[in-house]
Amino acid sequence: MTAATSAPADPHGPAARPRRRAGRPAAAVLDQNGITSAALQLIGKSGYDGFTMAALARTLNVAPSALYNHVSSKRDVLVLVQDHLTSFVDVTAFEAGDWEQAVRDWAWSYRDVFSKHTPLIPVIAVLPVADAPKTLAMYEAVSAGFSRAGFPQERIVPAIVAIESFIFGSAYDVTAPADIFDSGTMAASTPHFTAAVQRLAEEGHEKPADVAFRLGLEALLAGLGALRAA
Amino acid sequence: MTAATSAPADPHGPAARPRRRAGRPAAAVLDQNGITSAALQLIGKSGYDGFTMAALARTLNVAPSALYNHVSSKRDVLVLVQDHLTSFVDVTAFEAGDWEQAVRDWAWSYRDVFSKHTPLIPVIAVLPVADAPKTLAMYEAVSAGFSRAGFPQERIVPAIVAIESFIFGSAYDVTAPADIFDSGTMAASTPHFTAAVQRLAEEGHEKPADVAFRLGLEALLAGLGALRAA
DNA sequence: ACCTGAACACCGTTCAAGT
DNA sequence: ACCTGAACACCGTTCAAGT
Repeated sequence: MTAATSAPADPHGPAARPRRRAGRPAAAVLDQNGITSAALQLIGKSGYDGFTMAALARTLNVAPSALYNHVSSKRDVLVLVQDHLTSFVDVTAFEAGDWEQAVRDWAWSYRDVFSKHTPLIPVIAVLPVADAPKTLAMYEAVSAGFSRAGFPQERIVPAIVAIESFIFGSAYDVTAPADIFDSGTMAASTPHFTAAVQRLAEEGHEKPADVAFRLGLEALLAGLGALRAA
Repeated sequence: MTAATSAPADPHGPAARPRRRAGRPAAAVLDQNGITSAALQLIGKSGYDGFTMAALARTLNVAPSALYNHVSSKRDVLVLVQDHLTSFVDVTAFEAGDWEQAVRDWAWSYRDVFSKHTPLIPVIAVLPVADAPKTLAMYEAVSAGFSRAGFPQERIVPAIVAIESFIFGSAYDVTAPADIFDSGTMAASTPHFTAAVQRLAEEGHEKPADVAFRLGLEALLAGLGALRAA
C-alpha cells in the first residue's frame, strides 16, 4: 500500500454513477428485457462464474434487492437468458422442404449457441415450454417441418427430444479439454482405448467434438429418416 | 420457545458423538474411500442441494476443514463420486459378442445411473479420463467391444462420444416434469407442436423419456452400425 | 501428517422503510 | 409499485495452532 487516500478505493474506475435515493422512482428503471440483456452482456464478459445477482445489479446501477421486483430468483434470470438465446437458433430451413438439411442447420446452430452457455443446459432440459415463449416457437417450427416431411404424428416429439438430448450432451463435449482422452500412466492397461485415441489423433484435422457431432447427427438422420412415410 | 434449557438445542438427536480434540489423531479418521461413500450416502438422503462440505463433514464426524487434507475441493469430491458410480454401469455384454445388444445394455444402464445424478454430468462431460480410473476402465471395455465388432479404429472414439452425448442429454430428460410440453395459453399459436404432443399423450403407456431414448438409441445403432466392416 | 476452531470473502434472498 | 440499505442464513475454503 502506497499513498492511499482516506477515501475507500473504487475498483471500478473513477466514479460509479451515484445511485438514486430510496423510494419508488418516477419511472421504473428495471424491466425483464433490460435485465435479460444486461445478464447476457455480463455473462459474455465475466462468464457464469462472474454472473452473480450482485454483479448483475451493479451493471444496472441498482441494489441487488431491486432485481426481485422483476424476477423471483436467479434461476428466473437464467430462464430469461435461455429463452432469448433460443431465438438465435436457426430454424429457417424447415420451411424450405429438405428435412435432412433443415435438421442439420438446426442442430449445428443449436449446439453452437449453447456450447457457450452450458450452465443453462440443466435449466433448458427440464423447463416447461409454457415458461419460454421463444423456445416454444422453435418447437413449433421444428414440429411443422417434421410433419411436412412425413413423420407419423406420435413420433415427432420423441424424435425431436432425442435429437435435442444429443445436442445438449454434445454442447458439453465442445467445452472438453484437449487432453480429455489422455490415459496418462494407465495407457498400458487400456490398449484398445489408447489405440483408438491414437488413431483418431493421427487423422487430426477437424476438432474431435465436431467429428463426433457430425457422426452422431448423421447416424440419427439416417436412423430417424427411415420413419418417414413421405 | 418453551422451557429452553441453557444448553444449545441439538437438532440431530440426543447427542452427536463428541468430537476429538485438536491435533493429529493416532490413526487418520478420513480417507478418499470413506469420503466417497459418505458423499454418496448423503446425496442419496439429502439430494445435491443438501450436499455441502459442512453436511458431509458432519456425517463423518469431523470439522469441514478436515476434508481438505484428502480432497482439494468440493468438485474433487464430485469427481470421486462420479467415478464410483461409473462402476455400476453395465459393460459386461461387450464381451459376449452381439454389438447392438451390448450397446443397448450399456446405454440404458449408463442413462439410468446418471439420471439420478444429473448434477454430475457437467463434471463427467469434461473430465480427463486420467482423473477417473473406473471411467477409463469402462471406456476400455467399450472400445474393445467396438473394435471386435469391426469398427474402423479412427471412428471408435467419435462413435462412443456421440452415444455418450446422447446419454447425458437423455439423463436430464428423465428428470423433466410431466407437463414440460404443455403449451398452456400459447397452444392456439403452436398447432403442429400441440397436435404432436397430443398424439403422443394418446399413446401414453410408456414414459415419454423412455420412448425418446429408445427411438434415439435405435436410430444411432442403425446409423452407426453401418460403419462396421465385420 | 492430519485434526480443530476461527476467520474470510463471498453467496442468494428477505424485508422494513421510503417515495 | 418499485426503489434502498441492512440483515439473514448460509456457502466453500484457508490457515494458525495443536498433537
